Amino acid sequence: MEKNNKFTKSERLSRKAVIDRLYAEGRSVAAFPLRAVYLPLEPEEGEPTVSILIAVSKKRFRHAVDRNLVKRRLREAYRLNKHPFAEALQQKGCRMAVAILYLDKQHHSFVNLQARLKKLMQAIITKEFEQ
RNA sequence: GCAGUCGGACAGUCUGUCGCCGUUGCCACAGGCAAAGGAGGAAAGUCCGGGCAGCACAGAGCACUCCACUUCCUAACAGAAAGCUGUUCGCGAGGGCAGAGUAACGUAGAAGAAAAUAACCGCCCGCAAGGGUAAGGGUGAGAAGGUGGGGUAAGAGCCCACCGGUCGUGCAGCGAUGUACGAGCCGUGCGUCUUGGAGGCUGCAAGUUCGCGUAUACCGACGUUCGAGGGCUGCUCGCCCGAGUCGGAGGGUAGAACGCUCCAGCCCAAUGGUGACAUUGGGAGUAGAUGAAUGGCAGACACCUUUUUCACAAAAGGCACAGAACCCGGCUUAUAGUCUGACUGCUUAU
Repeated sequence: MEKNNKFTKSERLSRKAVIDRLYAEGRSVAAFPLRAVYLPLEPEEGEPTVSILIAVSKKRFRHAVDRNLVKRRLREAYRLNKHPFAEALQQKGCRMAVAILYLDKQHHSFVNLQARLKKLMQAIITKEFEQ
């Protein structure tokens, strides 16, 4: 399977019902300044392996410009590093909805965010499948 | 040249790489490829005014809310333009603030003798009782128009001159007002009030269509050949369908499409106007996301600041405010810096 680094609309989480369930029933893992809330789902034909949601609180960044920058960096970091995570889930035959939350009140560099995100995704797999 | 006032324009540029969003074209089911395009002057605050949408609505009046110098612009405005009056800051160019009316009533107030037909002290007349007096005193935002002179027992618009205000007339102006002459002798703020003007309510999560889905359980109104309601239609007549329809309440969905971007819009020119702006002619026109795209990373250049240097230059740091959510016109607030027009003051040279 050839890798591509695309990140289309279908991979984003946008169904309200799923989001409500995710926040209500999901488990969480943290790697400061990030926190992930995730929820395993039943495999379904035509649906992507991972549905992702990136959120930055208005309390932490008052201006929309700052929130956009953080979201864009995180989205980019996920786009470039999603394959190991998706493949691991595929091997287990599992779908998952994940919300990535940003916890700090300050900006972090892209390089730093990328490293923390990798760690975060690894932690999800460890917690879910190796217990 | 330096300092300043009032405007106007712009608000980094380029390259590489990996991506996102809708549009169009091609391959042509899913999907892929290509092309051109993809945040602002404030996109912000949501403070005004419209368009648009739904609901409500015979007409008129009352109440309520908002606005208030004049003329003018506009779709409209609490906005803009050109002016007027007062006041205030600045040497000046200019800037700030205030501006309908006052007949009646209320109010001010722990000040002061007194807040409106004023006498506490003072001054004058008088033996006294008492009377005259608003020039002086202190209070207050405001004390019976101000200053000077005459006058008087002492005083006072009591009289006179000038000044401020008010009213009348003439002149100038569309007007607010200005000005000349004359008259007369003039208290302040706020509220109620008076006059004139404007105003239905809710907002694109409006609203329309499709899909999914439950239960029509319950209540009310009208009705089944004496026919509710619907269709054809701008309306009436007429024809057709016809056993349910409408409202409340409850339950269920919250997915998709439309609305959704081409316009009271923008740019240029001419004409009219002091101007806001209007008219005419010409031109260019793809952001439309929706748990929300318009970017991430790397590099180069430009710009600014500091340090070093005679200088060329080098190093380090910085590079604003800020992100569309139906669309316009304003207002307000934030903003590194660059360019530019008109004008003012100072200085130098001619």
